[in-house]
Amino acid sequence: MDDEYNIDNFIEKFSKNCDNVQKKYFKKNQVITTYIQKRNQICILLQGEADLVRYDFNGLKSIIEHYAQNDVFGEAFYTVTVNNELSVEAKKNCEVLFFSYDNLYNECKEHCDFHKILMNDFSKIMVEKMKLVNTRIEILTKRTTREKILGYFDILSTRKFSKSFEIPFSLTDLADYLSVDRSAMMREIKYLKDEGIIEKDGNKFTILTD
Amino acid sequence: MDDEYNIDNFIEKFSKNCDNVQKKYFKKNQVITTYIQKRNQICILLQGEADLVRYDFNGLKSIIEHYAQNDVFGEAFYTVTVNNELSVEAKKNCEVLFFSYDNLYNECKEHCDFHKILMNDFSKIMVEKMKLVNTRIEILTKRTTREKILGYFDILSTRKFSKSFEIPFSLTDLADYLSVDRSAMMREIKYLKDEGIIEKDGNKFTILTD
DNA sequence: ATATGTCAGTTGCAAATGCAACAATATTAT
DNA sequence: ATAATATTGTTGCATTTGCAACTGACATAT
Repeated sequence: MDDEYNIDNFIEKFSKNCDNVQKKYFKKNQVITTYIQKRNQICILLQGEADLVRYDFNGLKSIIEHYAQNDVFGEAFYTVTVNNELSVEAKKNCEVLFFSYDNLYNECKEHCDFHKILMNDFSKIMVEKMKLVNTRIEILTKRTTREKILGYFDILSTRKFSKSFEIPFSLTDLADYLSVDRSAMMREIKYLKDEGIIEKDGNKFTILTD
Repeated sequence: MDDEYNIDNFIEKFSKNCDNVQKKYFKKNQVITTYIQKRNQICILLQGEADLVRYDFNGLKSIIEHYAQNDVFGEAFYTVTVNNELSVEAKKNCEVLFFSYDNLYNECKEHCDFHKILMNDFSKIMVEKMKLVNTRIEILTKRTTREKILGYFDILSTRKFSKSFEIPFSLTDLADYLSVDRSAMMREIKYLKDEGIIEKDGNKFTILTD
């Protein structure tokens, strides 16, 4: 991760108030935004944690993405269709920056430096985000629950440079993230434990194979 | 799609040769690039069709993405790991533009206009690409083969503004793209036909429900 | 302190899925 | 024209998965 772009500097520069940017606060479980209108909205999560979730016609929930500090999301990255109910839900108290992609290439009234910086930094942020999204696809294209679990664990392990790591959300949410049934996932985790492939202690897992 | 950024103008500007950009030609079935080294490579498919494929340890193939004219891909968008063998394979004869993301924000020796244009346009391209990738995630997070098929068909239908459409690859490849077993997919397609939900004529499908 | 709600962990059962194998057709190469 | 190759279509069978339902543990609110 050491060669990744650090968004912190970018956020720092936001502090000079730009008239096209809004900062809002959300309490845990509040809905931050819903992807229903085409308004090219882009958001940056300054503080807290949130999930992008979809509810299908059965009310079945899928966690599409999980956001932590400095993650970027927004309806601008989605083709909004009728059949999808996408929304971003705060999992903790959140501080969120909103702006429109439409304004990205227009200078604001104050002629602030913000847009120049934004244009320069935006594509770097995008490349980083693309990596995350592609990682997610890697996991989802695995055919079995077992492979999805191990695929995700491998990524967490690689990120931490350690065979032991914690999952960044509850097991219930992990099932949603891997897009599998929770009980089926629990069963598979049990099998993996029984076969000596992993160890589990609450939300902390250890990969035992070389 | 009418509000989408049109890459054609961008490609047009490439014609002024920039020393950091290479154009290469590939025959059908040739490997365009393999994601094994960290070199921040970005590619634009000027002509032809190609697939980003993964072969897992069993040799099982998954089509991660399908590229048509003007699509953008490259190892820069992936976190290269040991356990993944990713490569881009030409499905037809291809003409591909290669450049490195590292050079994106440095002027080239010739001080050509290319980089300025690239910087300005790149984030727009990225937003479009992000939409495609997120669409893919939408499909993959569906729990059943039926939902994946219908989800994908719905997208194709929406893109064409028509209940009838052709899939852009073979049924074999479609199964890989949806990340399901081919025979299971064929069976499900048969059920969908039997239930009067879809009609099939070769690679052309029609959605019969309102 | 007690109630309420969320999360982890299990299990039986039915349904969906993957696997293997094969035949029929279509496409491509020689 | 013919052979070789790829694709489509199908089926039986074993395995995996999802669903529903329930218990116990834990946390939070009143």
